[in-house]
Amino acid sequence: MNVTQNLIEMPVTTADKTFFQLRKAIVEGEIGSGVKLSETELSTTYGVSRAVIRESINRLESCHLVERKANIGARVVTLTPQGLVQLYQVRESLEGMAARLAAKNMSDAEIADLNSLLSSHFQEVKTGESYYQEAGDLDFHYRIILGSKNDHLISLLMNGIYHLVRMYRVQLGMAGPRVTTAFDEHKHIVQAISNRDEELAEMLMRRHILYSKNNIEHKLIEPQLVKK
Amino acid sequence: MNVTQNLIEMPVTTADKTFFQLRKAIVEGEIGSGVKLSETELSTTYGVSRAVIRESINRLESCHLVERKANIGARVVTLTPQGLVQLYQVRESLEGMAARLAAKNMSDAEIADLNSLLSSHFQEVKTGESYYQEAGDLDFHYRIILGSKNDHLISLLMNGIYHLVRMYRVQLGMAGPRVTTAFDEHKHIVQAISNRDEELAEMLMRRHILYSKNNIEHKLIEPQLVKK
DNA sequence: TGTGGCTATATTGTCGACACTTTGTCCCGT
DNA sequence: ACGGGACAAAGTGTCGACAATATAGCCACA
Repeated sequence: MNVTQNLIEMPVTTADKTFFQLRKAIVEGEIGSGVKLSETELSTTYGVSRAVIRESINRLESCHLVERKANIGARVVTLTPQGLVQLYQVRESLEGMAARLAAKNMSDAEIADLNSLLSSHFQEVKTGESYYQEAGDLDFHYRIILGSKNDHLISLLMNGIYHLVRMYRVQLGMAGPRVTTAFDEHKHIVQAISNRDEELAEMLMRRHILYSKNNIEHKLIEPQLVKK
Repeated sequence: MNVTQNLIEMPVTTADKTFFQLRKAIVEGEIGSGVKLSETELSTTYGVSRAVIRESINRLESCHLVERKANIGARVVTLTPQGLVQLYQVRESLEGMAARLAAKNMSDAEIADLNSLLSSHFQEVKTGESYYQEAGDLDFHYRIILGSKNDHLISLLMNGIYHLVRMYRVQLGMAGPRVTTAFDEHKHIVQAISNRDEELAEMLMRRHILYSKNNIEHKLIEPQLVKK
């Protein structure tokens, strides 16, 4: 019943496989933020040629997960408060538009699915299955993004910035007291989409993401204050 | 005095050079829309190895200028009415946010520059130097995007979708009676930014891009009706 | 002792060759 | 004549080696 099942990206070539492995390692912090990616080292580690590693690194750069300089090499992006703010500004803008388009373009059946997804989340929240909350949130956002039916939007969010979003979330730890309030926000967004209210759907999504940003931001900034 | 002078991308490696050449050829229609990009053929044409071509094609894929399938090859994207609409929806969303952030983050000096740019454009519009109008419009939008001070936004727009926008513009021919009205829209946006009115700046930019989309859309759709 | 330049080393960029996949063609069988 | 399967050709994916560039360490010299 998980929408992510529909978009499992099957690796067909070894470069694909290596890319997925590397992306996972970076997003989940196995390869730390700011670390240099040595092509020769990675090629021995993963048992593939340097060409494959280079291709993978190129794709990672497309996702904005690594930064590359000519003749110098690639480094994993560093997570900073400003980076987070900027990322969520982009997310607010794009997902707001996605919600607007979803209100216009989602089929009635898709909206019904979205509603049932919401109630299943409600059960989980009530019973406190916090393990699924992260995945549930992703699932919710994915459906709306796909519901926009806008390929550029989908590509930018799914292949692009969402991995970075996950990287911030994972590496800063994303449990928290926000789950129930976030659920309410989700509910209102779905209501707006069900009513085909594009304007409201966009506005509510933007606020939802804004709140979400503030939530992570505190985790990123407060620890720095504690350090002193 | 052109802001684009600040962001001339100097090719340092041959892959850079080839990438720029290919991108230019695609955007300007020298390599037609939908055409297959044969690695071996391009490598002989441009006198470089296939590895260089592959890297270039990968980067073109990041710009959404070509689409690649594993074991099959890469094709230049096809320009369609739906693609244009979707592209401009993304642009509306991102540049709207850019205008909002520019109203917040541009320095007074940058805003003053923007105003002087506007008056120089006014001279050109008055004297009818239509040759500079396209470049002038780009220059205007570039400054606001850069003024957002948001690296993700800047990268997505400048390295990403703006080349596609130019591709649509170039290949559909973009002179037209819209220049003077577009100038007025630019003026109002700059006023909003000067007043630090984030809300208004975003709204005006979104409408400006919406109108701009409609203008191109007619050129793309009407000829198809004529064909019948 | 500090600084400048040079060499040595390591890393990235580029190349040509080989392996695998796809696709078009031809032949065979029905 | 039509469909299916083997074969051949072309193209992409991968590899190892070489070339060009940056970095680190050393030595000479002021």
